[in-house]
Amino acid sequence: MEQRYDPKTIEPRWQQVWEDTGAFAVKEDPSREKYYLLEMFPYPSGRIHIGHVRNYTIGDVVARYKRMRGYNVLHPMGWDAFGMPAENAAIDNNTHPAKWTYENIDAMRKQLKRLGFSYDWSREIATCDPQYYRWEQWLFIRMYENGMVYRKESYVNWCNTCRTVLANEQVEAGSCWRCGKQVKQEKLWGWFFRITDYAEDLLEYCDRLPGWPEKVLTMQKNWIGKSEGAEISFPVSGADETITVFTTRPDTIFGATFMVLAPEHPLVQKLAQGTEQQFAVEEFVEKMARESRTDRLLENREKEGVFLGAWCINPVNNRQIPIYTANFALMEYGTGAVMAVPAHDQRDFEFAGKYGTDIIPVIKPEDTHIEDTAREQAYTGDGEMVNSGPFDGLHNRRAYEDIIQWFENQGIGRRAISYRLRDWGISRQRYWGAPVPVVHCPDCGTVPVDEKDLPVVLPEDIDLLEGGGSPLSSHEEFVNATCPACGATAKRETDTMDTFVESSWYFARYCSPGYDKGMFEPGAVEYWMPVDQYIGGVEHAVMHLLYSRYFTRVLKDLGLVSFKEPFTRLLTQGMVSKETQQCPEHGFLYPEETQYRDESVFCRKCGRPVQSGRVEKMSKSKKNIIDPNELVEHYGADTVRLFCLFASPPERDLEWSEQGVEGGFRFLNRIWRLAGNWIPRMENEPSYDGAPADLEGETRDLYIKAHQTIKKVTDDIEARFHFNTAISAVMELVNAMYGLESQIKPQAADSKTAAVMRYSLETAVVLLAPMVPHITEELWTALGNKPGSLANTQWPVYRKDALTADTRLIVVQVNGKLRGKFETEAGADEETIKQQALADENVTRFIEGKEIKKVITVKDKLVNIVV
RNA sequence: GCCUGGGUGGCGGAAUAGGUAGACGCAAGGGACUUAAAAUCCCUUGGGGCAUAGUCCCCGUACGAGUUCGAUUCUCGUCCCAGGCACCA
Repeated sequence: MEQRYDPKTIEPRWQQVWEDTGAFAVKEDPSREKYYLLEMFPYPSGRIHIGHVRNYTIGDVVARYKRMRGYNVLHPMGWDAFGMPAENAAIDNNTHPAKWTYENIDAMRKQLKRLGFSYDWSREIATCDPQYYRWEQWLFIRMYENGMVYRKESYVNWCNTCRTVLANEQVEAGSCWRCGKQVKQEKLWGWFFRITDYAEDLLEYCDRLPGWPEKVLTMQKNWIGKSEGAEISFPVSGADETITVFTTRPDTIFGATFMVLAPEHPLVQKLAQGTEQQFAVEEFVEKMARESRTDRLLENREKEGVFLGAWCINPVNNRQIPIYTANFALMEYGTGAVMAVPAHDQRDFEFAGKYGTDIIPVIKPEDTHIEDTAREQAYTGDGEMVNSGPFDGLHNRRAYEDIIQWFENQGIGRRAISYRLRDWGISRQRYWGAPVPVVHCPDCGTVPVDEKDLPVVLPEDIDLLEGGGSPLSSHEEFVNATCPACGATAKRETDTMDTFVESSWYFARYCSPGYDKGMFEPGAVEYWMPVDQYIGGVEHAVMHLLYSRYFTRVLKDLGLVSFKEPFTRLLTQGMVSKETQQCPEHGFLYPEETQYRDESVFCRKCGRPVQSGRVEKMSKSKKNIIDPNELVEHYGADTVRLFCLFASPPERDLEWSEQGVEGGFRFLNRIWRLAGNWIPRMENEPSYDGAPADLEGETRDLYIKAHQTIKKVTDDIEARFHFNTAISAVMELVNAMYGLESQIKPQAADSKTAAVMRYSLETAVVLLAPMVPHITEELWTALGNKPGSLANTQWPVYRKDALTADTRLIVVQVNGKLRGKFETEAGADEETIKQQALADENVTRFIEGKEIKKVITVKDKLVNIVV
């Protein structure tokens, strides 16, 4: 064993051993219990950042821990390789997205290997590989055949200058991020997955995922957004049209005094036609179309609308009510039409105030006068029905049911359930994605590609368009096809799929990554799936995780798998964030693009002062990323891993700071030196494994400490993945070993002491093995074990009889304030400790001359005297 | 705006079932060793108070109320921060 701890020589050596022996490659083995541990795979942006390191270190600790517990652990890694950044980078650097992507993958794989993660690299996948997306296309066809996919028109952000669709992220203050021109809402045909068919099931199972964080399930439930109510038809006055609304408050229908349609509602322009409002309506609809979806939905918008010049009839009282279109009505939700009840809905109330429509209260709170209802604001609570014809006098909850019944009898409405969840639009007008495997035939319409012609491969010779528009449509060879049904000349679909599609089933592909007869080999997928523990950023709490749950249901319903939930347990790791730096001229800046001068920061390119922005999650687009390379170079992988784990518990957000990395390195050095000091003395000394009763003094205390540490570390990992406290426990054990060393030098140690020391040192090494695998493997070998065997060594077990000391510290409070403490025998009865507490000198000062009202005692813990 | 979290020393954090607030580490200060530096080791370290310097007292877990013998922990309200909001992944 070297004198000095030198990660630069140790780490590559063990990484080589793991690689050469295929230490983490696994195969299905029905005789062993499996454990599938998965971290969310990265987008190959080029460099891993510290957020990845945190995520993958957490996962690696669990994988290594489970391996030591005897499980057959599947721990794969791959690349979520399609997406916009590759296209943007390709345009900027005049290269090809594929080239850019695969180079990034190579660079990042190298970085991951340097960190010593225990992946089964033989299972690596990249979603841009035709052998991967081939099966995605195959599944698309199966879904198409089963009516799970359809085409429809929907609104998108459109930049007319760049002739392309823009992601919300690419719209900056209503303008295109590249050319700066105003963005418009355009209707576009696209493909949709019927995820709404699964809304109820996805919602129901939110209560059957005990291994998921409550907050994620709550977010998913809210995203699905089930609401129960009724659909009601309102006939339009003087026209052969009806407007159907969805409402959760059918009990307030007598108070409906106007109608609001979403600007995109098909009846808006139709009804305004020929009225004096026609021009105003057209102008308003046009204005709404100019607003990007983000702006319209997200900001605290003033309610705005315009009268259509048309009326409809409230079917319950035949009252004529005006029809408006307004910005707060959304075509995507419900039916795109809202019956407005200003007396009992705050949004409607504000709109009514602004446009002067009637406000009629129909529910009266108890003990109030009807005139006082809905004066200042809408009344949304319960009460007695008024102004509601036959329902007057009933409680509104009761009337709710009666009114729906009445609608159904009259044929004007019915009970209905509405979800906020919308169908999943998967069409992207981009190049770098999996092509939708469909052909448009002038005679047969849309026809799926024949299975034997899969994959529909992305052509490599393309001209990317500035702005990221779809270059496939101008690639003649790709577009021109023959109809699989009739053989006529046809056009190939040029949309590619949302990259969320790839990430919705990759976890199953890892089970048999090279399988070429289907999406996955049935035996393998049934052995490994579902994922036992999934780990990833909390930012994926809704979309990715919900899409994956949906996809797994589709796979099950198509008979491809037997389970419908993909992830048994989920750990959502908090984000690593950092302050952004922004130049007024050049936008976001990397640290190396800035310059320090006179205690301020300036842009290197233009010299303007840089504004420090908000603290945000690390992302390449914000340029606030930390590259772990330098840290690994300086301290080694083990220190970086240790620090990421020690800095905070995994679920917590972490604002990046390097303060403390040094401490991790120092700690590893401390163990290294301790081992160096003692190993010569322990050479022929077996590890102590007897009862603590046969030991005494400091040796006994240390032995107990070692067992306590095993319990603490095991509990911290098992129950809540709190590696930070696990590490501090091992630090305390190491401190205790140093404490003993200061009393007894290695050369002078008797046999029992050396044996206990060996036990403690081995314990510390084994407990740290999942977290810092290189140094521990080295020390394990130095301690006389078979080289490379630590990764598969049994996790230690603690002795129950070595867990507790026999004295307890009792805390004494007077009126809940700490006034004293004393040691007493464990299990001392309450009366004894009470007497002892009352005798305490400091305590007597506080109770002297006062009446003792009550004494609360908690066994082995505390006495509280109330005076 | 809506949904979901979070807020504890100079910093990261600990307190796992309502019972000693600040474990462990970083930073800082002081000391030892050294010709010197690095490394290492030891001590101090939330704020304030004191004729008694203590096993001392007061305040303190974003802010304001409440429940309780006792609240960082439970309840209500307020402020601030972060994530998501459907074409970033």
